[in-house]
Amino acid sequence: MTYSIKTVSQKTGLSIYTLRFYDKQGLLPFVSRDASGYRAFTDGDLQLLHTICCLKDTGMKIRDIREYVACVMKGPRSIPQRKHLLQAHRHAILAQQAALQRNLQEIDMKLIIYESPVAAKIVGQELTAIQAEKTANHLPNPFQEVND
Amino acid sequence: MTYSIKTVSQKTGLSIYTLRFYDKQGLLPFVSRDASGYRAFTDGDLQLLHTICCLKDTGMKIRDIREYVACVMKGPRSIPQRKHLLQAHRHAILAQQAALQRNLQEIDMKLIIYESPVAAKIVGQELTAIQAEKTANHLPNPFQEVND
DNA sequence: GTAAACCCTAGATGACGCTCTAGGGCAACC
DNA sequence: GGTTGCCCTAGAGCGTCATCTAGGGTTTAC
Repeated sequence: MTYSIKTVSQKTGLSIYTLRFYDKQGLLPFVSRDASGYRAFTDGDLQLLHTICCLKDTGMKIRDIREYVACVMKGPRSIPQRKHLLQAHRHAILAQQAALQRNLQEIDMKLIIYESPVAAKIVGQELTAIQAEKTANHLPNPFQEVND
Repeated sequence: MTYSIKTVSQKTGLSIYTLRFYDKQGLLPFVSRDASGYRAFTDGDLQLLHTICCLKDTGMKIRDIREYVACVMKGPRSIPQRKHLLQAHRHAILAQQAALQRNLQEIDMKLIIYESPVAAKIVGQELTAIQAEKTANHLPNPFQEVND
């Protein structure tokens, strides 16, 4: 059983364009062609493609995914290198998660203010303060006049 | 006290180019100019810039950050809209986190295999299986010959 | 045998977020 | 007043990823 590029597109959510682009970028060297030169994806190919999507969706660059895929093509003797690549990427993901968490907390703080009954008062005071800073430094006030 | 673009660059880690680019994109309408036309950042401006970085670093598009900043410029009466924008973005971040976590788990599974003492055996079997799929479908074998 | 619905490649185009260049002004110091 | 080191704008260029176009082959069904 093999799958056409259209079927794979539907199964993965990647567009046909993207699949062909990945192939052109050297991400799919394991996909064979049939007698007409059409790509024929096997189930094993789909699993590998899934791994590629995992890496891509966690921010790995195509260049680095290509390197990982090249390792896979080389067979078991590339395991140390694969391990090294994935461990480095794992650390990158952990850093991403930590940064996301920090930024989320700051955004949540903003939301808490906006949801507070005195939000308008707090925001108004901040606005006044930043405008005061400008005038204290003889700078033009870039804020529109607000009367509320 | 105000800060030059160079100082702000050093304080934030954003390049001078990026700061000017953000200004050009309408992200810094609150930054005043001094008598010479130079940008003069106040402490309040830096706080706002920090919020902008939070949004950018969590994947918000410049277009959407511009919209949020425009709200800030409008004062307290834009609070409902700001709340709406941030809540939508909050959900986007939560989705990102969930996806990241799922993908990390898959990568960790790969790493567990690679760190196992029978890694070579497992990987070799996977390779054999995917090659068998190809030949079963009369497809060329895209894998290099490996003898180890 | 022809129409419809696939598939292919090469290369252009686009979106996005910067980054850099060219040309020029301002401020301070020797 | 010249040099140094900032600052400015407009617009070109770039890296990355993805999408689309043009031109053409294949397969299936009528």
